[in-house]
Amino acid sequence: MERAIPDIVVGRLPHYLRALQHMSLEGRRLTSSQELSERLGISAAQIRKDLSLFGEFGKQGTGYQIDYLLNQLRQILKVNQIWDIALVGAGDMGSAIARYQGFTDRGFRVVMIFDNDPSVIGSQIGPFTIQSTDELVVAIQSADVRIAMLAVPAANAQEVADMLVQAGIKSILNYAPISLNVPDDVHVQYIDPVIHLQRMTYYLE
Amino acid sequence: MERAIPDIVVGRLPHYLRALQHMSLEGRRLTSSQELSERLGISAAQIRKDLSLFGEFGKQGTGYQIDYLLNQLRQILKVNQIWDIALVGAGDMGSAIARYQGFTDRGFRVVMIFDNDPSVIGSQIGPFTIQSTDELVVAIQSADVRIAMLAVPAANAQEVADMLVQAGIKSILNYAPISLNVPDDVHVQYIDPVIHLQRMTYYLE
DNA sequence: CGCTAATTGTTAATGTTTGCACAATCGGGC
DNA sequence: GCCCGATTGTGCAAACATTAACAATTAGCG
Repeated sequence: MERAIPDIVVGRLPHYLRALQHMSLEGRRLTSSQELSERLGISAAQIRKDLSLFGEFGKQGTGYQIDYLLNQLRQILKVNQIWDIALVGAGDMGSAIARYQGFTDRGFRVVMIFDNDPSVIGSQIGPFTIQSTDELVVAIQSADVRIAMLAVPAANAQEVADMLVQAGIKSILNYAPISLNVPDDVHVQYIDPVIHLQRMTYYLE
Repeated sequence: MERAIPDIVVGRLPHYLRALQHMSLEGRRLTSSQELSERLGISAAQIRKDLSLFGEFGKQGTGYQIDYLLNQLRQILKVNQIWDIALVGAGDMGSAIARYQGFTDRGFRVVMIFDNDPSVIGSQIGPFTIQSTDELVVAIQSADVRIAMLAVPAANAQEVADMLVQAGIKSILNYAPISLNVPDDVHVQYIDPVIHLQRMTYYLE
């Protein structure tokens, strides 16, 4: 627990959490590193080693109690709470994200939506009124939101990212197909379907 | 070129390609491993080494010719052609994907859309008529499509994946928050925004 | 109660990836 | 034509990540 946890390990924890959450919903009580291994395609030794960096959560001969491990992981990843998210961009992708039902039971909820297109500002997506990006910095600051999702065209992404940083955002999930430039204390994750597709075409004939 | 290329290297190539494509659009002619490094947050030595696995594309003292390297990478990743994609799921996310304009100039296009909801089957998204999943296997087989995007609820994802495999699909981009079980010769890539978000909350206070 | 099969946490060995550093080479300027 | 600053490709060393293997422990069963 003292030594820093490698990024690559942190990146696997959400996968463990997701698998455990499914098992818990299926009404299961116990699992093992081997079962997780089969479900996730990650070796059992690796799963045990990853978890052991944070504590001893299992029992020899028995395995892991699903609900217990689930809670431990939620605590480690700090999703034993609901994080508020600001969404920027209310186009096709932004709207789909805003309507997505899968956030709440995994620790997140969208609480504000921004766009710069006057023809959509003021309209509703579910319970939210789309606000102007002019209000973005102040709105995010006063609501003390720390996480944002960016679903604007590539051409505007850096500019919006700059505003988000100014507003105090510390984590950005970027759907625009462009690398963002942000200070060291701001984390960025990228979602670009084409990157994944191109990675797979390499292996096609 | 003889030895197998590590997966991790293949995974970086699309990022190089994307950056180069931007530079080319900006009208630039030349770049260097150092410039790419700054734009991508990947060390210059690593970029040079990755590229050197496929050939010698640069010139000492000068750097890389953007358009030349671009074409080389397109060939390596096999996106010097347009790949047809089958999209399964015409809900919020599926519709947003179907309307996304960013595929074509990066090597892909959606050519068919399926859903199992009778109330949407037959309706149009852009130029496409949504087909029943009953027709999926035959339609994909006869059109010889090799890549699919999966945007259905988690509960149906495995079942649809099985159909896709049966239809001869070799690459699946899965938007459902669940690990898929497929034969070894089928590649799967995952897009789950919550995984990325949870990875970032670890670093928040 | 003692045996068996299962399974963890951990150590040591192995394998992979990254970074450093530099010779080689290029183009431009004088 | 020669020098200088820039920049590549690469060999080697260091850092990092994964796997294998096993002692320790557990639950269940007869």
